[in-house]
Amino acid sequence: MTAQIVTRFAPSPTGFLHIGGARTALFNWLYARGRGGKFLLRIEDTDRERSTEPAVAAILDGLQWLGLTWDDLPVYQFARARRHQEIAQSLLASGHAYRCYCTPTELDAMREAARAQGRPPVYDGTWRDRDSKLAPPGVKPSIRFKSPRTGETVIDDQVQGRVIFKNESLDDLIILRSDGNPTYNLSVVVDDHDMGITHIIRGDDHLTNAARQSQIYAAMGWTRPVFAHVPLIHGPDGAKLSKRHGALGVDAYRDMGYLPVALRNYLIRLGWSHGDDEFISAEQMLKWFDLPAIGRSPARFDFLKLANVNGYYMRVAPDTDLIAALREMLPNSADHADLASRMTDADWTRLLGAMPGLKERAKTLVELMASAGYLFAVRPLAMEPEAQKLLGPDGKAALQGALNVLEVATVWQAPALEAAMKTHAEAAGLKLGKLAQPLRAALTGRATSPGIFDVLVSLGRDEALARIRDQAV
RNA sequence: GCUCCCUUCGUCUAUCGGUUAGGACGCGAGAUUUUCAUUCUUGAAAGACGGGUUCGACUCCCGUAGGGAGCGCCA
Repeated sequence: MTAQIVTRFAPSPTGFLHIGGARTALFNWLYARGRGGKFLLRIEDTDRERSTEPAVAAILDGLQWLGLTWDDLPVYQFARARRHQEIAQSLLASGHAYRCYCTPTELDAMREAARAQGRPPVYDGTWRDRDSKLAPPGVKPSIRFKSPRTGETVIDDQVQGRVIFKNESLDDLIILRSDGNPTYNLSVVVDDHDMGITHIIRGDDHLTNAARQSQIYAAMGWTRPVFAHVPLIHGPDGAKLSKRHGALGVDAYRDMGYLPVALRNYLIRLGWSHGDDEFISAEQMLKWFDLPAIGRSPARFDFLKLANVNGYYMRVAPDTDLIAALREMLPNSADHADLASRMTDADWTRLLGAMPGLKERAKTLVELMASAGYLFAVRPLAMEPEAQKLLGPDGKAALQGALNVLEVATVWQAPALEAAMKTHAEAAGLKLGKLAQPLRAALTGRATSPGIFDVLVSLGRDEALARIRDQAV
C-alpha cells in the first residue's frame, strides 16, 4: 500500500489571500483531494510584527469562498516555537549547528564587503569552527546550521526537474535568533515533518530554500517530502504581479463579481493544461491535475480571459445560484451596495425572473447588476441619450401603437406578447425593430437590454404599461 | 555580482525528433437577430538569436540575448 498523501498551504498572515497564494492553495488542494489525501493549513505567524488576526480571517475566508476546504484545525506556527527550539538544540548537540557571535552590524559589514569585491554576500563561517570560549562578552549568540561545505544538494522537483545546488554556494543559515526565536527555514522543516507532509507545493521563490531545508532534513535523519515549486504569476507586463495588476485579495475578485468556480478554472489553466481543454469541471480537475504537467515558465495574469471564463460560468449557472452569489457579494460591491440594501423580496424575485436574459449579457455579477438597473428604476425613467434618440415623433407614434396592442393583451407572457406585436407590426407595415427599439427605450431608459418581450414580462403588466404611457405622450 | 529557473501567435497553452505547428482569450470579417449580447462560420497571428547532434529539429546539446526568482537574526 502507498502512504496517504498530505499537502499543506502555509500562508503568512500579513495581508489578504492574494491570487498567487490562491493558486498555490488550489494546486495543493487538488493534489491531495484528487488522490484521497489530506490538505492541511498552517498559519506562519512567527513574524509577530506583521502578522494580524484580521489577515488570518481574510485568508480562511478566501479559501472557503474558493471552496478549498482543509482538513483538521489550522496549525499556528508561532505556538510551536518551543518544539522548534528543541530541534535547534538537538542540532547543536549533534554537531550540525553552532553558536555564532557575530552581531547584525558585523554581518551587514561582511555582506557589504563581499558585494564590493564581487563575491556572493553570504556568511563567511567566522564562528563555524571557532571555540565558543573566544566569544566576546555580552553578545548573545544566534545558532547557525552547519551546512556541508562540499558536495551537492539535489532537489528532484516535480515541476522544475532535477535542480542541483553546489553546497559551497549555500551558507550557514541562522536557525535560532539570538533572542531564542526560531527562523523560517527551521520552523518549516520541523512543522512539515511533524505534520506528516508528503508533498510540498509552493511558489518557486522557495526553490533555494528547498535546498537548505533539504540539508536540515538530512541532518535530522528525517525523510524529505516531495517538492514541487510552481512559477509565480506575473502581471500583464511580465513583471512581478503587483497591486495595480491583479495581486488583489480573492475578496476583491469576489467583489468585482467573479464566481469562485470561474476563478478556479482560470487559475488552474494558468501554467497548467490538459490538452486543449479550457472549461474544466471540479471532477475533471481532481482527476486530471498532476504536478509534472505544470509549466516551468511564469504565466501572465489576463483579466480579459478571466472575464471570458466568468461569462461562461455565469451563462451555465442555475439562476438561483446566481441570485445566491449576488446576495452574498452585492453588499460589498462599490457600485451596488446601496441598491442591495434597499432591495425587497419582491425585487429579488423580479431579478430572478429576468435572470435568463441578464446572465448571457454579462461577464461579471457587477455587470449583470448594472444591466438589471431597469428592473428597479423609478418612474418616470431617466433616459440615456441613446434612448432619447429613439423617442422622436416616429418613436412615440410606434409606442402608441404598441400600447394599444399591449393594453388588450390577455396573456402577459413572452411568446404571446411577441405574437401579438408581430401581428401588429405587419399590419402597420413596420419592421419589428421600429417597434422594439422605442419600447426598449421607454421600458428601460436605455438603447440596449435583454429581449424586449422578456423585459415586458419581468417588469410586470402594470409597471410596463405605465412606463410606456410615460413616454408615449 | 553570484546561484538557480525560464523563452511556441499580443496573452494562456498543445506538441513529448517527422504535423499544412493545434486549441482558447483578444482582434478582423460574415451569418443569425427587436437592441446589446449569446451562438455559428471564418481570417490574420508564433517556435528569441547563433551554432551544433541527426536522414530529419519547436522538440536534444552549447553559446548569446532577454525575462524571472533567490542571495536577512522576513516569511
